[in-house]
Amino acid sequence: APALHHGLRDPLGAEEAGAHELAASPPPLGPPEPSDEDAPSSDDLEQFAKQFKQRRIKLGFTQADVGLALGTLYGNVFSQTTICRFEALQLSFKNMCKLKPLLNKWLEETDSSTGSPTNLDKIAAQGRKRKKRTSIEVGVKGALENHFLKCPKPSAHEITSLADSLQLEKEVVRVWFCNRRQKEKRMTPAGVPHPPMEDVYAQADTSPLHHAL
DNA sequence: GGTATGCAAATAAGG
DNA sequence: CCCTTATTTGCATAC
Repeated sequence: APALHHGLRDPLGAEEAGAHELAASPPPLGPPEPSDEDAPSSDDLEQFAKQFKQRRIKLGFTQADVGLALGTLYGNVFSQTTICRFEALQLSFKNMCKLKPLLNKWLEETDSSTGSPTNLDKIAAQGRKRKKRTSIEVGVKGALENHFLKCPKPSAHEITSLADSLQLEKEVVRVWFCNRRQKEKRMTPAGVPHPPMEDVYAQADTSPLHHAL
């Protein structure tokens, strides 16, 4: 699965500002493409995004407006963030392809001058709506972190208990641990003897391995 | 006021 | 049901 975009979440590597991201990802010709013959190229997406933004502004809508409109139009609401990222081509190739039809539809639906006869297609609504993102308080976060240190992989029962004491849904706690474990792996790619203890030698170290016992 | 962005919830897909 | 991995998505808040 060739995701295209390059590194995105770069804490300190701000490439620049402009239009660029979006590596090459040739038309995924093939199997999983039943309904709809869409095989946008990176270039297509780039052009569409640019045009979309231009028209959106001309029509007098904000990114947030569009996100909300998509919700009433298909049932899938999107945040201002997502619309923003789409326009800036900051999403993965696959993600861009998925959102393009929706935004295109909105454009036609909103801009009557395009002469769009009728729009009776559904574009396969994704069904269930995404759960609202839970905001975990710092204090609660600290408590979770604390438990994680003692036990990174609590049993279902422990999770239930913990969720109960923290007044959180069990699912939220379970997912938190899953995500926390994932984060842990990212922070510790390979052999790192001691986590964040007394960082006696915490300096630049690009080598995953150093010093053999 | 919108818009960009870091961090991380929530989700998808294979076990 | 739970896990992992990879990814999508948005809250919060800085621009």
